[in-house]
Amino acid sequence: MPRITQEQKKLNREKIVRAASEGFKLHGIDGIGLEDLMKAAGMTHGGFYNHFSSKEDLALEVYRQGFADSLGALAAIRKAHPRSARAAVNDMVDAYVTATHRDHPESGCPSAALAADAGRHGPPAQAEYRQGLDGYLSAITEMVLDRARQAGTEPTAAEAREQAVALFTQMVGALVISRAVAEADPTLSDEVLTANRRQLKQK
Amino acid sequence: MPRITQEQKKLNREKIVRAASEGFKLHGIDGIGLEDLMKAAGMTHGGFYNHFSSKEDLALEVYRQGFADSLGALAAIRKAHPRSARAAVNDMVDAYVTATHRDHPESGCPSAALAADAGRHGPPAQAEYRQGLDGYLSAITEMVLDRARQAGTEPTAAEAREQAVALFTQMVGALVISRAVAEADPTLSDEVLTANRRQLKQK
DNA sequence: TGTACATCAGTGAACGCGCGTTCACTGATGTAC
DNA sequence: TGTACATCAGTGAACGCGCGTTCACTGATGTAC
Repeated sequence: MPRITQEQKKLNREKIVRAASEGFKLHGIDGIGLEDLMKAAGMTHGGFYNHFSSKEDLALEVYRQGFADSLGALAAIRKAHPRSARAAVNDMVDAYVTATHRDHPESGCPSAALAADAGRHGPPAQAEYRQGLDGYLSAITEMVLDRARQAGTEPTAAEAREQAVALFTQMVGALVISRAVAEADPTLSDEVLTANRRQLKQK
Repeated sequence: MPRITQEQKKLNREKIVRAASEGFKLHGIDGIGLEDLMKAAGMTHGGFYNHFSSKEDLALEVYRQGFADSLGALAAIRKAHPRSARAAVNDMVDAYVTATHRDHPESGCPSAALAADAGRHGPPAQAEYRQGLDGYLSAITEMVLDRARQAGTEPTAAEAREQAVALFTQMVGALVISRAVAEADPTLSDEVLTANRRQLKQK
């Protein structure tokens, strides 16, 4: 049956990246094999190396593209609240620190799902992760800055950035810990989400 | 040469658990093999099954014992500040959210190093993790309660618990994210620690 | 535009390595008398 | 207390499976003329 159109090849590559993004976030990079990923992408595993030079190479691509969706969602939230950055921040928290997000790592934030893997997979993966993280932190810093200004105070850039970093850190931590006990103790898992949501919004 | 004393066997088992605790926290449960662990414990890998029925079984034991050290350290900090729970909380933050802790997962908090693994390793691992987490949260809740009382306010138990959960969550998140970029961007990694340390202590 | 040929994406089998697990063996320990 | 025997912790080789990677093959696509 093959060979295939160049355009079709590009689509196939995207399918592989999407399947890998979901699979890696669900099971960890070391937790799912190429055969399963390729099956999820609708192909047999032999063709993998027509698209990537190694599994590691695929992981880098996943980190590279991973934050795009999240950044888009953030932009949408900001656009939905053009007058109130406070409302936007609260919306972000409510969307992020949530049982739905906890229960669906495959479609969720790469930070929450792949941060631990990044730390262990060496500088190349970390460098890609860092890139996405930086964009995310910049966007949140702007929101925090706007929020302060709209509340009548004028913080320094450093102050806003510090708050943004802490805010994001706490959101990620909430998701990681709530996932760590989600099946064994749903009550505790929900408590972690609720506590963080409430604390994050009362600032 | 074997057989060995019953007491020696117990010591050997402890050596395996210690090596596994360090190895798992450094490389993840799936990131290090039994052969390397047994070598680190000073034995050959064949004898492993005299102590544990499977690698999974060993992982559960690591989760079971993992929080003991951390809880001990917490207790020591509290004892060092019998009059000021605020000072104790700040000491805890300063000890936890630190480059040293970031750079040495093997001797650090199991939450920061193994939370992601717990989420993926199913209910048994989660149940053990939950146990340790609960103890940790209880201890921090008491500290937060004391701090509020010594400041002249009397929060409800629920309020103190909520603050404690958020506090711990943020500390774990700070470590996870700072580790995720530690090698690729030390400056950003340090910034994450500093921002969270400062934000956590100004409450 | 049509034809001939080279290219190459996907297939599915195979390779090789690592890892969790098993096993026969050894000889010191523990125990029964 | 001493002796004879059973137990069993550690050794190191072997097994079997999974997984990342390679490879020969196919036939439709892309291209040269």
